[in-house]
Amino acid sequence: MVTLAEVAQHAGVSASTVSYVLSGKRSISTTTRQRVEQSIRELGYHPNAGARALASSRSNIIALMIPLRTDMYVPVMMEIAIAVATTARIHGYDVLLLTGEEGPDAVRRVTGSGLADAMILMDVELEDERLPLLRQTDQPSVLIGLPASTSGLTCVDLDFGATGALCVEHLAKLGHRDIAVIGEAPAVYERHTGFAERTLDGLRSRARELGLRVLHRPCEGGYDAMTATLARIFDERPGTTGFVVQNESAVEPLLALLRQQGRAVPEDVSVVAICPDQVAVQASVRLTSVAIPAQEMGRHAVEHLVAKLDGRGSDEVVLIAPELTVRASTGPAPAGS
Amino acid sequence: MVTLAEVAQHAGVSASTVSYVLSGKRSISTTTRQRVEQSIRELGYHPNAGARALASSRSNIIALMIPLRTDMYVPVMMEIAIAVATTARIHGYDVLLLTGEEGPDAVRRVTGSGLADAMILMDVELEDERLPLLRQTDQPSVLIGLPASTSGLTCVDLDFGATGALCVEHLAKLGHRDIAVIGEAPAVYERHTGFAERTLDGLRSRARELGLRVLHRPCEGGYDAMTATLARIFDERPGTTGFVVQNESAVEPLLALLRQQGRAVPEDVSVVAICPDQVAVQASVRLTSVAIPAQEMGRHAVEHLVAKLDGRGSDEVVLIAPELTVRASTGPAPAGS
DNA sequence: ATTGAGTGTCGAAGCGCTTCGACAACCTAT
DNA sequence: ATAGGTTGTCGAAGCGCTTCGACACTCAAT
Repeated sequence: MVTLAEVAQHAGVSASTVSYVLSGKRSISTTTRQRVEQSIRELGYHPNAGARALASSRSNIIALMIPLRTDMYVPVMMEIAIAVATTARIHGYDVLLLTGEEGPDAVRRVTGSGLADAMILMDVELEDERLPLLRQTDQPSVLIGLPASTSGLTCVDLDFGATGALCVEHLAKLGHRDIAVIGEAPAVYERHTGFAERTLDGLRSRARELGLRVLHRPCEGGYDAMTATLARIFDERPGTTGFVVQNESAVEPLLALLRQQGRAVPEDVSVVAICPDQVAVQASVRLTSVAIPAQEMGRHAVEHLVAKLDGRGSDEVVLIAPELTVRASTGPAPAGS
Repeated sequence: MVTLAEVAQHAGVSASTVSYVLSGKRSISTTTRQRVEQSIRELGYHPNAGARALASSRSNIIALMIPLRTDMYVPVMMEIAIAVATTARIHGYDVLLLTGEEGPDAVRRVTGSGLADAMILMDVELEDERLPLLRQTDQPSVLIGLPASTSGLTCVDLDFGATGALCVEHLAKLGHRDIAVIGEAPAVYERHTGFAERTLDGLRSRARELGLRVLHRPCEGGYDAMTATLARIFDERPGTTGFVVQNESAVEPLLALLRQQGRAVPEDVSVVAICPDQVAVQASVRLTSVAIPAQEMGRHAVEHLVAKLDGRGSDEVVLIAPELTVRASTGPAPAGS
């Protein structure tokens, strides 16, 4: 293993000079710098991460806590994780992958050991037990998702309230009066992951303003669950012509069942999905949808963190404005409805 | 930040004693150990990761390189990543998430800087440019996937050759004579990710032995691509009654199109999928499938690595035997075929 | 010529831990 | 009683880096 000292010797300068060339924290003459850089290249030098962390009390690592569950939004999680990793590298950070399994202990361990300089938490629950720890540590952190109280925290999320409102507005504009919302699995609501509830709230209050009727049904993914859910919906509200779906694994079953029942999309019923674009365009009907901006969220989170680590930036809640893309699954409400 | 020295003082022992209590590398009397452990708890001590890494030249971190692409097998990747993280924690390691983006440089950086003690590489290509580096470093590594030459490397993968054979055997036993294979996107074959080709080889050679005819067609996911692919297949081989699908995002389109064409599954045609169980059970027809043992692969990889880091274990190729689960998508070939 | 402010470089201390050799203290076998 | 082996603890060195203060030098302004 090549050390800084060896580079220094090879370049005929002192160790501190090499260090300053590397960090740029003091000015170095062009000739010296070039000589040092040349030596670094020739010897294939890489600074030792541990030594650097010890001396500077900076690990240049960002911890990312992902949920252990794979019951929902897997591609979204993955996309966020990749965006985080990519953005972090741009800023000179690496990413440590933690699963939710350890819970609050992971937060203690990471902050206590100086393993990471900052953390990103995904899948935050409304009353998350990790939050008190984050508030009392001085290590910067960003949540992806919104807890009940955001005081003293930085959060990034899609504005799910506005998303719900946007979906219902689109349907209202097309003349639909009876809307069914097919939501996440009941477990997601019970767990009090905020986004599902916020979507619903935003959707309901806008629907009230517009005079629409809304029926909400949580739904496990898959065909069997969807069959039951759909039957209940049409049973209770036969006049339903608009659907909002917030559950990736319910999208395709819904389309298949509607087709099977002889209800054409978008002629008889319209469907708006809240899902990644990839899902929307690969579905059997190209779906009008509000995209979940996974990449943007990941990138935002890292950039906030880096700003905080550089002494810039402050606590704030960033809600990304939803964008609805009209595709082939929505159209005017049928005349007689 | 509490340091080891403070713990030592609090417990009335020397720093080295505390260190030995922590590592267990020398015997410590029960009374001393308990006193030290008590102090650790009271002070909320966590060893500093950087200092530890510097002194021991062990970071207790395993690097995981995941592909940047999200064009295939996302849930599988995620499941592997989570299994890796979970298993690693059990053995006292953390996981550093690297994206393929940096390519070979990431390998150099990580091994050079001592950031990680070992690496796991996913999505290995047949002639992967990272392999020479892995061979010449003395840092342990495990590949998930199989390159062209495995000499000097440790690999874990599903036995895709046997998987292909198993699928075709199952269909043969049910009396199917004309088999169509719907594969990954052409890009996957061009990239020379080995698994797709190995599946095909295993499938073809077993089909030859059994006297079956095989038609292979790569396929992008989605409905449009599937429509074209399926048309070509029935055009070329109208008597096709058995399908093997190795492409998650082609599964549902295939089922929908078959249904639409009035071909019943499994009465008229049988479908075997190579996909995660979750996809198989959530499809519109519960699919007979060979599961991709993501968890097992992740766990295996980490345990191999840990064994190597402990001086046990050696280079070897572990091929996990495929298991076919019969569900509702396969049945006897129709009489007249 | 003399001061003062920059500029570029160096030496040394120290970050918090591991680990090696040393050394008491004790026990057992002679 | 004494040598020899165990067992438990300590002190000190050192891992490879960052960073602070010091210092020599140059250059403009007086």
